[in-house]
Amino acid sequence: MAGTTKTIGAVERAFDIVEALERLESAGASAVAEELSLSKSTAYTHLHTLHEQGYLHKTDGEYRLSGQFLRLGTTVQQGYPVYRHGRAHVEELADRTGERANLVVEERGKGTCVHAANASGRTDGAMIRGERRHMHATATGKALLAHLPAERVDEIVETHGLPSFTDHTITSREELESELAEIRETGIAIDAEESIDGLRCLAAPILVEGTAYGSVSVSGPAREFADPERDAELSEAVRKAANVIELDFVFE
Amino acid sequence: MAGTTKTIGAVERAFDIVEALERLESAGASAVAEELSLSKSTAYTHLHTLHEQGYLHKTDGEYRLSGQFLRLGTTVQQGYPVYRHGRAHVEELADRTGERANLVVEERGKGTCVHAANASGRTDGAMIRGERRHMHATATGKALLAHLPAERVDEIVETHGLPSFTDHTITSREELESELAEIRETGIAIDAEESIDGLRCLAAPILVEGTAYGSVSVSGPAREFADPERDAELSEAVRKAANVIELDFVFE
DNA sequence: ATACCTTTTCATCGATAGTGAACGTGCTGG
DNA sequence: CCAGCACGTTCACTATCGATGAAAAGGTAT
Repeated sequence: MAGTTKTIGAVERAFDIVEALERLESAGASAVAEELSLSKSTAYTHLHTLHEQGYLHKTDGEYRLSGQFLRLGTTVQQGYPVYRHGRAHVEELADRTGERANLVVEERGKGTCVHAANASGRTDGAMIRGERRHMHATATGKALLAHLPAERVDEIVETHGLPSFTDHTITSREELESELAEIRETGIAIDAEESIDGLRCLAAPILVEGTAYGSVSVSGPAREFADPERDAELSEAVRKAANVIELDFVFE
Repeated sequence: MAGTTKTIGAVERAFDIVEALERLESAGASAVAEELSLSKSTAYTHLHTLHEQGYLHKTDGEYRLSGQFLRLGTTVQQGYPVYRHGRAHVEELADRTGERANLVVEERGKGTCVHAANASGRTDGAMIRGERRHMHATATGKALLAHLPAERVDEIVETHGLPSFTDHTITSREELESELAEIRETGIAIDAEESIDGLRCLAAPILVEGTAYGSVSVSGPAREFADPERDAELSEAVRKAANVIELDFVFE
């Protein structure tokens, strides 16, 4: 099980460099070598290779990730069925509520943000496209977990554990189970400052024939959601959006 | 100039596989090996490596590009100054005109789409995020070429040539020069079905202190733009959008 | 002109990426 | 129900090729 098979070092290094460039924004061979403790010539050959392949471009002698990654990302995004069916509805949700709205799928045991729409322009703490977060600590993640097969949930918890991010993060298996049961009843998953202090999030699963294809959410400052009426209003909006997306799936 | 330096084969192969997966949507080791004429075990080891790195995920025994590419793409997008300053204005342009609006930068001698907004939902022929097109055959490309240093234009034409895509594509250097001069005068670049039959596009450069940071455009079916009044109206809207973005740059 | 950066090139050597054959498994069709 | 097929996966082997340090080539500021 523990994937002992050989991996290709050069490829790992190449992606390490890509990630280093993501962090550094732009850098030359020396800076990359420094950042990753590689020999200057190794860094150079890798950068040269990636450049020739079109994945980097050079400005003022420094390398940057090129639009090829944007193209790949766009293709990936459009490959998610939930994106094709949900995109417009998520944007509408954001407009209607005036809050940040997200569309999330499960991938490799984590919640991956497939689309994000913000009416307010605020982005503090909210997920950005492609970002992965632990499922047990997010509303969207819990909405998905609540409708995944039990064995898959086991697997996910085993792989990623239940790390704590704030004082409110769920850290025990029992607590998680009872919360998932509640989510199945109410149809709404709540992240009450469990992943980030001050951030509240409400999510609903997108269920088609019993399978969870993703989840939708709105999120914003916990203070603003404090009012129970506002909370109920937003819950309803989220549930409704999920429902509309489900219908979109059916009338493919 | 001709980059004779050694490149790393394993890395090239890895990206070939990524691109193959982009085309195939999802595939197993055998399918990838077939597609790229690799030995099954080589394809397997590469897929395994990319999977371990988190760049692929497995569903029903088939590999797919993962959200990591979406994350990288998002980072790249947000790294373009023109995106940060122009995003909102491009969306407004699309809303106001009811047409598709694009934001483009020059990268490696081609026009790379940094953001695309469509009010209509139509996407036929329009650029998608990250897509690269020849500059001489697109309105956005020509708007940029018109304000690039002459030597850079030479370089670009030398590297990529002036390939023809429709009956209206510019294919001679002189024709291009005179058109660029006209663009500098009018402030508007026109793609009259030069890259794709039936597609018309109007673009304006985003100039800050004489440097072209990118270009904005609207595009749609050539028929709809036929009316000279509509054309003038759209030209004005595009020019105005470019101007607003330029101002956004200045008041950073 | 000098010193100190950088990027780029080169020859060398040991690790490793690619290979084909073999194993295990799940499916399909006879 | 079994045979056969195709797939993913593993393995041992070896030529290849990626990593390396040193040094050349280019650039900039002192």
